[in-house]
Amino acid sequence: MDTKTLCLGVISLGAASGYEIKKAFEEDGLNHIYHTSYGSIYPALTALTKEGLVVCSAMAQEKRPDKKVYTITEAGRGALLTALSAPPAEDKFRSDFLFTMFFAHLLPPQHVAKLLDERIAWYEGNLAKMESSQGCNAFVHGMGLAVYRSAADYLKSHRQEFLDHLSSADKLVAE
Amino acid sequence: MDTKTLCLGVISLGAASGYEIKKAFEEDGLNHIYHTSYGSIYPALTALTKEGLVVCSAMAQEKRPDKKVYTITEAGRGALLTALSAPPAEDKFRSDFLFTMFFAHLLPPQHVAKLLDERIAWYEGNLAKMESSQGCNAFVHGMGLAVYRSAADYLKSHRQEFLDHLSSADKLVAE
DNA sequence: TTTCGCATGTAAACAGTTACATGATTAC
DNA sequence: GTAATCATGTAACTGTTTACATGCGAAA
Repeated sequence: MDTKTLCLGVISLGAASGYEIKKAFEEDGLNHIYHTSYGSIYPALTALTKEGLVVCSAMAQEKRPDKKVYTITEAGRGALLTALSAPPAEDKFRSDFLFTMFFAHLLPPQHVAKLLDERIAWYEGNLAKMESSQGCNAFVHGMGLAVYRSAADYLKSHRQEFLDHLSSADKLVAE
Repeated sequence: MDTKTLCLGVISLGAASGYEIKKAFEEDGLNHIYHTSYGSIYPALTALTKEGLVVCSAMAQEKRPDKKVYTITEAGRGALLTALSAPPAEDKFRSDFLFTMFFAHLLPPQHVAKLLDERIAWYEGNLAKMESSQGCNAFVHGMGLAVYRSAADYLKSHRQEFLDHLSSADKLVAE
């Protein structure tokens, strides 16, 4: 899915500006699905407008840059449906944290402990946020919650065991 | 983490060729952490060699292209340690599947059902593979298992509810 | 006989992030 | 006064994927 399709999807839920699309990717339950930046959103909106998939109406604002609100067209709805009907590409996941844990035996155990604690705190912070705001798609929102919860639970319940294991391996090397 | 660091990590576990590094990212419990392709691995190995972080020994093979086996140097171990000590970047996740589910209300329910079933089958296939082969890091491997299991369980237990919800919403629109 | 696995590598195309550029308002 | 929010956009840089190029051996 390219940024154009992502923007088209958000706009299909209601007219929005580039700024609001970015916010949707940070807040509206889309944050654990995809990431984007202004550098890809604004050019995508320009391209969508040229292709006639959205129309742009500039809203003049006092003492602010004009807010450009994009509305989906019929052609846009068709293009979105086509994009959504294609077989979805494989999920792409990349985690520096997990990669680092894979090589935890090379690091000082107290550094690993810090990374684990930070990660647990991150999950718990995110879970709290997600639990308070039900996203606009309960199924997807629920899946995000379920996965994050299991990740947090796993880390909490295996943290000590893992650290113990690292220390004992360390000792063996020292001997 | 750039591809150079990823390769350095794999080589630190034992001398390997570019081909074997790719396999490690597909099989050895690294597959749910990072993805790479030959197009990024081979140039990374060339760069690592130039920087003196690995050394390359060509193994002549009969009726095959020479196999180039890379071994990590002391400088390489130092560089890996430095890279692993840096604060890990945020996880990056992108899922066409979840994005499509977010807009499932636009699709025919039987198409959504097919996508859900395919996804459940994908998780179960992966889980079976992962359960049979314990990766070389039990902690990371266990985390992958836990997360995949919770995703599969969520999909299985909410599949029908979600489809029912889509159909009933459809009916309301039709009326 | 066709596909899969082994085995390396380059170049072009594509995509995405970051930094830059600008600037007022509001809440702390 | 300082940070955050609102608001848009470009350009350079970085990184990744895909296609191309080559080719044998073994298994299905």
